[in-house]
Amino acid sequence: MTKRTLLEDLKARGLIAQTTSEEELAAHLEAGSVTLYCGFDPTADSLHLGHLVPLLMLKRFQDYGHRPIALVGGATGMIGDPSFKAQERQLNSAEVVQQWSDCLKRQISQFIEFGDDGGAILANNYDWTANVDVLSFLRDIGKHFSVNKMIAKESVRQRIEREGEGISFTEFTYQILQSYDFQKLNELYGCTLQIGGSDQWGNITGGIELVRRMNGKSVHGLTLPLITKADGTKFGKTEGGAVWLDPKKTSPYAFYQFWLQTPDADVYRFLKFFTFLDVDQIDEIEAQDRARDGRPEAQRILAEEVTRLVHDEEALQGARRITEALFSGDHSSLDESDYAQLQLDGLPSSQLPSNLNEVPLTTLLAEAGLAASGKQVKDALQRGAVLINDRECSMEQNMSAATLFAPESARFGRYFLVKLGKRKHHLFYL
RNA sequence: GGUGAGGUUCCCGAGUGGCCAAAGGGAUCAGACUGUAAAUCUGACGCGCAAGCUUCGGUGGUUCGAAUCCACCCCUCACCA
Repeated sequence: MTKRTLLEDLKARGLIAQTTSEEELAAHLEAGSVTLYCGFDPTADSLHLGHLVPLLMLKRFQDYGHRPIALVGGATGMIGDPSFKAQERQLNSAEVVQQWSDCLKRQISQFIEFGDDGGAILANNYDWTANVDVLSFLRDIGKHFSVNKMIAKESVRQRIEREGEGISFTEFTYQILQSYDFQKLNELYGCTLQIGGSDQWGNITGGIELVRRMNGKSVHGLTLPLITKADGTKFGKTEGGAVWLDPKKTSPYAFYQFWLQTPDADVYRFLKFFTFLDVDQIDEIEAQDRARDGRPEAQRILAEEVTRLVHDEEALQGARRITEALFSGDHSSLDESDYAQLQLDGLPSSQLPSNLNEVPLTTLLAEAGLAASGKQVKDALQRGAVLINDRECSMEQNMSAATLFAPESARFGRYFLVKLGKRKHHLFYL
């Protein structure tokens, strides 16, 4: 069969929320290599799963011969995007934003091929925004914006209309800055397309209009759908908060586990959103899962694909090794070097303190991160949900940590695998 | 600057002198059932193994006793200037 065009593929994946005139955009993309951009504001020291779809989107374009620009919002990050945010945001200091910008830069470079000739471009809007003086800003840029239109945008209207909330001039100005980015990138690199989350539509159209007014060019916009879960809860969150792309913040093992736990109702959609597997291939996986009883394969495939994409093959294998060891139900097959490997692969682990007879089990396990508080450990203990080297513990043993973790019952003289609940594991060593 | 409405435990939101560690919902965690899924049911949900300790924007005060009353302050919002 003939290969789909980029837009056809994106559509088949459900990756398009809105576009400016679809025919014009299609024609534009067919006519040759297009330079496009997507912005990422530094709101933390790492990107998280919410950024993954746009990031992969840049790569999808690159795979089809287009040239992506990843824009780090060193300037816009200082202001804060009000779009569909219920509340005014806390401003971060310049140093922090700068530092975070650098973090994002490093991360983004891992995803897209950057290079001198025709390769992707990494830009920072701080470069052209920081030195614009107020008067120039107001006269040269501000003059092109109608406050009437700015207020009418859905993304800020809610804030303005909502009882008990408001919007500062600072945040209100955000859309002008983002529009200016598009104008600047059009001027500097001939960028003719901006992509972003569906919440960015207002900011993108603002930019399109500014480019037309200032540069006399007709440019395009495309937004991606908000990733939702079938049960209505927020995508990309776990007990510990956001799932980060930085392996130091979310280990590849935790990352792999996150995807493995994807509900059936979401998994095929997610395969389309988060992997580069062909749409037909994904439909095939779904058909096979349906035909078979029991557990679907899709989660495993999804977890493997995304972990490999965000981390690498080695990290994926590590995550798989841990998963295999912990969830196969049989720890006795692990040899001594396997335990050391589990630690290296990123299984949470910690050294047992020397004053074990003074420390309640609740405190010990809570501090290891197996639960948020001692109370929760208590609850788990009372329900028989705590296993130390496969042996169940009770609340009565709470003060007998020294006995439970006695050297003679350690595996290979030093390891204790502690399990709390069905899927939380921690390796203690002497 | 004026007037009005507010600031409650992760979020929403009740609570207007003792019965309040504070209703209800959401989120989260654990158990049962399963497939490390969903749905459902059960339990937990400020901290502490416990005795107990610390909360209701802040600081003082009234009271035997305050999230609740008073004073001042800080912050948010709306309308007006």
